[in-house]
Amino acid sequence: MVNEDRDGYDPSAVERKWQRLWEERGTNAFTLQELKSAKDPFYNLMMFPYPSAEGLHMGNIYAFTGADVHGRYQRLRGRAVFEPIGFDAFGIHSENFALKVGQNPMDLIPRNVENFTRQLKRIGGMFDWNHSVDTTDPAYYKWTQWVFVQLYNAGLAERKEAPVNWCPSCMTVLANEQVIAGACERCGTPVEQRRIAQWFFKITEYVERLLANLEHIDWSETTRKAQVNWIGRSEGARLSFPVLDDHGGETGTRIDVYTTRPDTVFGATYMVLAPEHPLVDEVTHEGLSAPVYAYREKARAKDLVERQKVDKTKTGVSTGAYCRNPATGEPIPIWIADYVLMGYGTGAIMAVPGHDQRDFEFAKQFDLPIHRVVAAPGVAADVPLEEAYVGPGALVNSGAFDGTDVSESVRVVTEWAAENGWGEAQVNYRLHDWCISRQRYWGPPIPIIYCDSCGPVAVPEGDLPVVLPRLENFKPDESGVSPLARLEEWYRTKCPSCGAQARRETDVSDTFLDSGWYFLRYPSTDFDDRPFDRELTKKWLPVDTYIGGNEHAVLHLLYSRFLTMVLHDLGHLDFEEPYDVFRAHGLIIAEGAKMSKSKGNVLLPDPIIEEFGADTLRTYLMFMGPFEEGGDYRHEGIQGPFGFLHRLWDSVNAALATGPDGPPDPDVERKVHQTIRQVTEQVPKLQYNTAIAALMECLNSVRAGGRTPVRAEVEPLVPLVAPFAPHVAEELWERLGHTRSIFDGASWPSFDPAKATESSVTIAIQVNGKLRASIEVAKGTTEAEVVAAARTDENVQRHLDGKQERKVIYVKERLVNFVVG
RNA sequence: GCCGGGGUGGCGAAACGGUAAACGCAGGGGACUUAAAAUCCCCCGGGUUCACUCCCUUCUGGGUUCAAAUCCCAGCCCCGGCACCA
Repeated sequence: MVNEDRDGYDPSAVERKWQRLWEERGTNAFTLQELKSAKDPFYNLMMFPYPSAEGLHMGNIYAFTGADVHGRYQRLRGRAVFEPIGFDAFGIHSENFALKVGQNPMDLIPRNVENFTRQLKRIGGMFDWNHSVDTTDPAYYKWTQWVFVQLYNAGLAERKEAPVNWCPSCMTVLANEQVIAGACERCGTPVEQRRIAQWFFKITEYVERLLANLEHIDWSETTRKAQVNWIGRSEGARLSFPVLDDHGGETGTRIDVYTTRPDTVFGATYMVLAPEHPLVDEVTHEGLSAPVYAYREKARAKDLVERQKVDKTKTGVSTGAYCRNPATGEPIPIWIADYVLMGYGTGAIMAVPGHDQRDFEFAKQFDLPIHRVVAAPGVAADVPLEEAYVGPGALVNSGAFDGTDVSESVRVVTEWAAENGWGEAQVNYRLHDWCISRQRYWGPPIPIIYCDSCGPVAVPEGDLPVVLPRLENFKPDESGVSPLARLEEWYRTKCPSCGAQARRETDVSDTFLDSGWYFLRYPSTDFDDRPFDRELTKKWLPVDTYIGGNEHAVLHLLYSRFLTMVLHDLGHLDFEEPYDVFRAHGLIIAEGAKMSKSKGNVLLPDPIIEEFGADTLRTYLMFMGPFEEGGDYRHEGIQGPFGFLHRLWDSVNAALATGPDGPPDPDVERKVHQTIRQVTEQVPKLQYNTAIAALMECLNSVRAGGRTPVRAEVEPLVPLVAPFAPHVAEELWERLGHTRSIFDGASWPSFDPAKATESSVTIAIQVNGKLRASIEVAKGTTEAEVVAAARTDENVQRHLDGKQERKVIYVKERLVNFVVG
């Protein structure tokens, strides 16, 4: 190891020293009074981790370092930066791990939190440990339950029986956002549909606002787009089809469908209900026929992964019943097929095989009629279709609407349907209400009491928290009921409103409710009588910058926006968007491959910090590639930043050792000022990799030829490096004679434009766009002089020789281009 | 299929429409040293040449422009999200 030289840079000694001093001096922690009186507050937030038993992984460290660099930069600029961290410690992940190792999460989690805290301190984050949160602490989840009660009282929390996603491995229901391509996001098991009574938050009531605000909030584009896609707004119409009896008369029942192409209704040759559709029983009025019954049972048993495979052959069964196409007046058969999903639209479609590929395939499969009702220009109305046609054109075979261009046909046909009472324009969304019930143990109990006479009653605020009891057998089961239902002495209680015997809700809430409001809690952790203090919230929120992973684009980031809007509407907050700026960081991979346990290429931070120090690790992570795009961790590459910090250390110490300070070399001084300018521009934009490259370049100039720098040449570099390598910067700052922390007192250097200006510039000389020479001229040389000088170049002359000069392009301080022909 | 983001040396990557490859890793050569480490200097896309030079090179093919990695059109490939969404 190279750290043994007595005067040399010893990262672990420097880091231990400063981590201890920061803690002792409270450098990074606010007191309540400081939070209240802070001038120029800056709330720097990063996504809090869940404390796994494995400890922090490199992805966490990458994200936290990038966010910490941002916070430290703002602080070096003189802002009062609040940078809290906490633990998202409830949830299935922690619980599953506890089950695996056969311990109680109540014992396990504190140990994991302790380990995480140690690791977080070790990487040198500027965390305010006075204001940490742990979602499993009753003092925290008391207010999570309070949030639930606010929504309940506002009519935004509703218990209803609905088809929900059931993970047979996790043995709990999941929100739609937690189902990835039909499988549980946690364990990958295909989810099943179950009908159980669950608590839902009515996020769909906020859908238009959630969507509209996305237009103007300053977020990473990828995240913004992911939310837009997830919300999935589409415009179309709801059309109503009367069901017919055996004699062709109307039964009075109507089947509503949602379609984005109401203009193709003349081509609707059959109708399809989802197998779960409530009208399936009714339309097969003779009672469920055997084939219908069998098909429905089969579809129900199928998991969503299997069912949603696009490439499989379509299946379905005819009900034998008919309804009337309201446009043509013709009877059309009603089918059941699992390609229609109960969870979207009305769970029923009008099938237009001529102009929808899925309907086309189904019609071919079951020999149903295919009618063309749209024709491209120049295509006759009777040309048969080989596949569904969805392109431009005009309506055909559509009665009075023949010839209507598709650009206006949706509107025209919808109006006609509305006039005749069988349709209306409708907007539809993919977003569903947020199912927050979980039939598991490790979460905050939902604060509801069921009373036979009063129904569900919210636990009064004074009775919160409803404490999660210690439960030795917390293993979930198939029943769809939480393990808490095994603890009778816990769930038996009195009705808060009438005092009768009553029963607590035994489900716990989704972890995403814990994390949906945590940023509101951080500044107010000094208060135990309110979730968030009005004055502090006004001062510190909304969050100035939020940095985190895009994997939460439609989970946490959507839910927290929703909850913030609700709390705003209920008068608790005076803003409705929680984060002024959100930036998604990239993903890091190792040696060109995704890190995974099975590949055995998971990087552990501790040994790397041991060998090179946290400063080097931080600097390297930020140097690997653009922070918002991620990077490839190559073990050999860490040598670059490691050597850089060593050379910085040597240079500052050498400058200090030479005694009286001389004047800076003019060329070096210019480079230093150019570097200050570049780093100041790039760091706030999270362009860390190029900022570090500029610092390296600058240090190379400072040390060129092995010269000994003077203090004025190296001192400004120390704060520029400080966001990346805070410990070594703090140590060098102290050695430079400063008595305050580098992070106090706005240490960031300012650049002098005059000193950053070059006295001469290099001009590229092109002939016909090809580089033929480059010349050095004094700044301020006129165009005529530059062009004249360019002409005298031997190589340029050779290329101009004998050719006719047509034009000369001159770009100030950049190039001359002779166009010859 | 739809929506994002990408494709540049051996590798990680730079580059307001204006000298492609900054910075770093790896590699080669040299200085200092008894030696090693550290440090400093030089070379480092391909071809051509003794050299000067010249030609080629930013996924492919077209286009705009005095000038394109960058802008436009068409296509291919990789990564991420959504997906029988009607």
